[in-house]
Amino acid sequence: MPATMHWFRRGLRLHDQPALVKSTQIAKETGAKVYPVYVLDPDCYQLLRCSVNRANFLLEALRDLDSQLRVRYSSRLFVVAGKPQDVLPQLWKKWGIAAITTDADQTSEPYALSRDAAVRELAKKNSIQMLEVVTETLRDMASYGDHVPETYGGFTKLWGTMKTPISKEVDTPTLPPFEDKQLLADKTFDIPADACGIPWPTTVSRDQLTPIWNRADMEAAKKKTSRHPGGETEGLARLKQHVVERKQWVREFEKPKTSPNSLGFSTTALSMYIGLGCVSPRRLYWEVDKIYKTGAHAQPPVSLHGQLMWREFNICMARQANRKVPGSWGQMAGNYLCRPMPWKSPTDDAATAAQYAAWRDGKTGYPFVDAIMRQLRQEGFIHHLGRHMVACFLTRGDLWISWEAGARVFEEELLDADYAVNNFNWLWLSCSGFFYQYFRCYSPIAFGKKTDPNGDYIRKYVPELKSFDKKYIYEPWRAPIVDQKKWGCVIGNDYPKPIVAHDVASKANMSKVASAYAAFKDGGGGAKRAAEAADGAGGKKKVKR
DNA sequence: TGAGAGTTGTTAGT
DNA sequence: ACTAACAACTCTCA
Repeated sequence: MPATMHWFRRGLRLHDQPALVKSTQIAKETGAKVYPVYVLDPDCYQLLRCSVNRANFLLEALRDLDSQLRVRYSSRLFVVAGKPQDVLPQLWKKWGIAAITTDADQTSEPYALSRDAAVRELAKKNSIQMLEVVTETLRDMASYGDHVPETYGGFTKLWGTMKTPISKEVDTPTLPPFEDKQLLADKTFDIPADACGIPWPTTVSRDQLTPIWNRADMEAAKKKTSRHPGGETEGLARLKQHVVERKQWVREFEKPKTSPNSLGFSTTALSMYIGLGCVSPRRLYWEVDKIYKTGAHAQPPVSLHGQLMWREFNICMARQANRKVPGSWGQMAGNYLCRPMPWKSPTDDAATAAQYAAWRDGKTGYPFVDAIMRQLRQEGFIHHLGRHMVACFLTRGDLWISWEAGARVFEEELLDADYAVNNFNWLWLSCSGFFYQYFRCYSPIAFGKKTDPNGDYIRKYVPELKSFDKKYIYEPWRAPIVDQKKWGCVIGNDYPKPIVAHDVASKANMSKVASAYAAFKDGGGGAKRAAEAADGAGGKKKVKR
């Protein structure tokens, strides 16, 4: 009897799963089985660069899915390790699969594109019906058209003209019970007990990766409970608690007014659940929409709907860049949406490598920057404005190190790491693309004080400084040495001195951005515009300067 | 061609 | 709490 397979990828949930509904319908018509499958592919975006925290988040999401399938439907999740191109055809043959359904991956991320093309081809070759359904974005990317405006304003305008409404979510399917006791108990398809059970990536050498499979890290990670446990159950609980039950807060939500150094959650903290698909973006959109209907509410870009629109916009931009030059989105070279800038790379010299390491490990000597980076390392999630602070500091603000290097660290550490969104924000913060007001520079001393004058956030994540008077908490090197001794932390000994003088570096870096922009106008990138204008517009600007 | 807008800067004044 | 100066970006649209 022909069975169906639902291949879980990003949509790690049972609600709003039209592809799973389809699998269930086909199976019910023929009285066949539905095989829910997850392929642990170490080269995929979710695992290639991946901290222990992020690996654990994924495994928790899988466990939640598996246990829901078992409890609600007497079914299970079949987890296999390897490349989908290799392992799926074997399972199709073994289980007599007639149709495979999955959530469409529209990220435009090069590995996903080639993987899906290969699986599609194999399905065709094996005469297996393959159905990919768009579920991880509010709209099918194709519906935005061939050319999406490259500003948020333009995107908002496009959004307003779109005739097709955002679709409603589908009901959760009732899977037929999986009547094969042997397969239900088969341990070869179990979820690995910990991240060490995930195979090594093959496309990037080990020394380029954070060793998530490091036993010591792994053991340490097992001992602590995560502040952000993975899975649909937790995601939906959080949606209820942070959104559905906070109607006034939802209506009034304006992103810039939230706080990067709140010890609780200043935002919805749902990004990691949306990112892995533990919560459907459509579910979030319509829950917010319901609340908006109850009264006056904020508008995009700052509103909650505006945040979801930013995500759609970012994914559109990633696709657009990769359509011109495949794979260019996550880098400077060849990315038409990225200004070329003469960044330093951590591999340039020992001094830059040391600065980069200090930034990554939260040892810059700027307590606010360090607190954010340490929270990132510990919890895998930091507030959006915290990301602004540290991204600006690494790139155009202080260290003049390539945004690409920063983006790779965020990819490893962030539970919500997303190909389109992460790279977009690094382009933005480094003034490489979309945002160009380089004279607006975050101060590692002043910025945090606005929302946390007492420095409680710093005291939590940089405990060396917990006894410092609030007068010095953002710039502890200014405290008299007697006080430093009294407070149990001598700067330069127990906590680093600043690795860079912000006031000097930020001024110098502004000039560097200005030069890079001027060079862009004159040469390389300016040629694009010059060709379009077919006159000396670039030259004219240069004279003005 | 030039005015106006751009999710989320800082500092020094009132 | 608000405002202007900082020294001045790019993109859109009329």
